[in-house]
Amino acid sequence: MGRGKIEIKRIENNTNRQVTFCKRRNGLMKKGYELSVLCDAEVALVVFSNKGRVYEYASNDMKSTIERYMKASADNSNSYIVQETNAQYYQQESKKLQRQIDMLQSTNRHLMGEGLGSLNVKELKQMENRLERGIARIRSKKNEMMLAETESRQKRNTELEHENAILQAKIVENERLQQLTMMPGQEYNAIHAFLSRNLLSLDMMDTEPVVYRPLPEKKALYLG
Amino acid sequence: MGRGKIEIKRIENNTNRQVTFCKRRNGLMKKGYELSVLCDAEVALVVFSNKGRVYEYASNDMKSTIERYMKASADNSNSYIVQETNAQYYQQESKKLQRQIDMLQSTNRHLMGEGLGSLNVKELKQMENRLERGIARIRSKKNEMMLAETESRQKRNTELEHENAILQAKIVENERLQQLTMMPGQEYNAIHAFLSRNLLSLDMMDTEPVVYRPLPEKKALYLG
DNA sequence: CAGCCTATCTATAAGTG
DNA sequence: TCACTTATAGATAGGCT
Repeated sequence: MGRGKIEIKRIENNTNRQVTFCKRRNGLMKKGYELSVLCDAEVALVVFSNKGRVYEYASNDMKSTIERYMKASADNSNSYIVQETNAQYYQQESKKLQRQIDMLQSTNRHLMGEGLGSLNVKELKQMENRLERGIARIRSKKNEMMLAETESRQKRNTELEHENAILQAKIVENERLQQLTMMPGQEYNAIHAFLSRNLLSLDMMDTEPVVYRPLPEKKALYLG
Repeated sequence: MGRGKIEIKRIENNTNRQVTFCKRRNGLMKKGYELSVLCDAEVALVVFSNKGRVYEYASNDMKSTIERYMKASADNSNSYIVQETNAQYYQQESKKLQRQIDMLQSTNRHLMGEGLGSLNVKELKQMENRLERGIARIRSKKNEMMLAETESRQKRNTELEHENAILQAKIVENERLQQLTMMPGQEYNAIHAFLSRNLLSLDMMDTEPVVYRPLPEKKALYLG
């Protein structure tokens, strides 16, 4: 249909392609319109130019035709239906969860002794019993934990005392050895002074419970 | 384009319409295809026959073209986008609510003295305090309600006792009147028997606290 | 580039088997 | 209902302004 026959393949000449696009697009739309009128059909037609512009024709309403198409071509996996279903599902789910939250909050408030207006005596007794059981369990757990902590502390104390005794014994032994070994001048004096400082530190520690401090204790004894 | 020119309006002849629909539909699709190839365009085309059958052509993929169209014609109010957004919104909402539920359930279980493993002594003490406050409030509410109930029962008792006394007095009065009035044969005997039954009932009621039963008390007294 | 022209090509209405 | 034919209306390629 034109001065010459053309092959159906991409028109390389940019201008020609543009012109042909415009002409044929209009032709297509006209044909769509004629089909819809002549044959009482619902026609929808979408064209994107290669530059991304949209052109459309719809005999009825594009959105509703697309929805009808989506529902008709129910090849499940259909993202439209899926999303519609999803939305509904999550909406219901949200409502359900919200109700659950309301109930839990109500229970919580009741357990905290608030919002009791709606309860009768029997329910109040029930709550009281539950709370008593709860408080008993909590107290038991608390006591258990406190006892465990005390015991562990006790054990640590014993360990530290033992360690302390050993260290003190070592120091006394060292001192004894140093005094027995005769050393000349400066070197002797230095070591003597060092040991004196250590003794002084140990004396201080007898009046001050340094051993209860966190680790490392060796540092606390000025030996490392 | 045919043997004769036709007006663009619905073809009334059923067969003709059917044939024309078939021919023109194919023509439309061919034109769509040619446009997409010649001009490097993305074409999608949906036709519903008046009997509801779907025919479609898409140069690329119908679903993706429709999505592209939906997103391009972002005249908001667009149900597709809205539903997509909705689904996402409610999904997030559900997650949030679920987290809230988990927290509340955890708190609840703690309040009931369960699942205490994760709590330290300080938190346990806190829980204990909260529960003590809760239990105090519940007990106070319970006592208040029980007191109110007792009082209302007391009041009702007084009323019933009063009513009882009045009714008894009435009976005594009736009996006195009946004995004073001389009545012949059968009739007298019938009434006498009736009154005796009443007296018996009343005697029984003196040992049994019928007055504390629920209403109606008149029936209980065999008077109505 | 947007219209317009027109020779030519296509689509198709109507008819036939 | 389909397949094929054919005359003709309609679409449009290429050229011109």
